[in-house]
Amino acid sequence: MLDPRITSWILEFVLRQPAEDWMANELLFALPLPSPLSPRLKKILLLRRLSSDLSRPSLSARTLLSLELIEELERYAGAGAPSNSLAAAYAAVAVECTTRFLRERSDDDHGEDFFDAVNRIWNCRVADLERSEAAGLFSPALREARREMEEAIVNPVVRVGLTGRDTKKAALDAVRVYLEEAEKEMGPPYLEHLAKAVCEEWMSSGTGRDGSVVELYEMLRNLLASQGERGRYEGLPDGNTAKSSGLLGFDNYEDSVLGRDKDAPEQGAGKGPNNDDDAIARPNLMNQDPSDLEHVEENRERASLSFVDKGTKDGNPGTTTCVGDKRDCAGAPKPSLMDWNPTARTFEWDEDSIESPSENSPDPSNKLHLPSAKRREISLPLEDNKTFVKRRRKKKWSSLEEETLRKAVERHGVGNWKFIKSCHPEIFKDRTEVDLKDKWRNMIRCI
DNA sequence: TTAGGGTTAGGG
DNA sequence: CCCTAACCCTAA
Repeated sequence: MLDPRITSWILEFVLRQPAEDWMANELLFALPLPSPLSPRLKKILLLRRLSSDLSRPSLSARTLLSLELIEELERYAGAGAPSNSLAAAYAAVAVECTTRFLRERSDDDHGEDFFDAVNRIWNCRVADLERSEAAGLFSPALREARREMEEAIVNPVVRVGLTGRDTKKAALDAVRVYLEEAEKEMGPPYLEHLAKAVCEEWMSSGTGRDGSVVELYEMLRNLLASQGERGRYEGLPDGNTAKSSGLLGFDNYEDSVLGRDKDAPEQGAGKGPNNDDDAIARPNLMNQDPSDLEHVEENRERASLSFVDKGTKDGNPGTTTCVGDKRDCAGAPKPSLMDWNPTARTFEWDEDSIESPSENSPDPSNKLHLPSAKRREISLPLEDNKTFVKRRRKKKWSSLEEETLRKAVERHGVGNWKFIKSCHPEIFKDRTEVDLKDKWRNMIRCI
């Protein structure tokens, strides 16, 4: 079995190629990944989602969420304010996610979808953003856009102006610019570094080479042994001891971008600190033996593994979009890579220590679940299934969640649980609509 | 998708 | 052991 670290190099390499989504998806399934997933790989997955959105091209709440998550990853890595291009992409996508409802109006829609979107995205989501630690994304452009959206609500002329503007192209361009920048900042995939080093070694060592695989393998081993840093890459079979001489400038390769993994600081109020180490998990349990499951069970560090029967879901990523965004998925033939569902219930391990009682939450938005009819059909008999279906671990509601729910009910009324959830996708990322409903029931019982 | 009844885990 | 918040199931 390949070492997970090697597979993550491979995965990095593939994800950063223009390979088809389905292929990347298959690999994601097939390869054993390290747990926890490195922040670098998480970012790569998110970037891949963005480029997948670009290529379809389909900008949606999913795109918005990806950008938010990237900002969060970088923040935890200790990066300063988000880059201009990231903030610009966020603003442009937010605008597009709203104005598309003006363009795509159906006959029986008198603008409700647009008003909903403004409310959902600008009054709820962006407003949350401004107050949260992610406020770095709240650029002047975003502020200006919000002002414009609010004006569009009351002023038909502004709406017409918006309709005429090609916000889709603007958003696509902005995302593209960000992607290029991020790609550059990230440097070439690790495997490329490795290949280059091998080539150089090859050139320099001249004589006695026969070009065999064995020889190549030897060279790799030697390279890693001499250059591997602090054991991070010891994953190569039988390989290196970790004497660091800065493997190809890789010393800080991971750290530089996404440094932190497990030790993301717990924060106080505001957005949860997201123990998202393992948040990107693959539901690759479907065709595993129970014995394999035990193996997973052992590995409780893995925050959660979601086995989602995609067919029963609405196909929306994380249910973070809503109402009008239905079309995001309805039309999409195969969202493929990285649809995730934060509150997937079917099969989930909660993670290690969610001890910190209140504002703490894993980041299930990172949880990957991949649609795969093939795998879905392998369903176990009910009796066996019972063994696997596990109740979610109880998680106490944080005061932020409670407060947000209270205000949202005030604003939107009782019973609009799905809508409320979609207004605050980050805050309620660990909750289902039913959870919101149940919580409200509890809250009013106390009064 | 929501409402409402049922179940369970975990704190006192 | 009891209580109840959190979670699950399912009809409509």
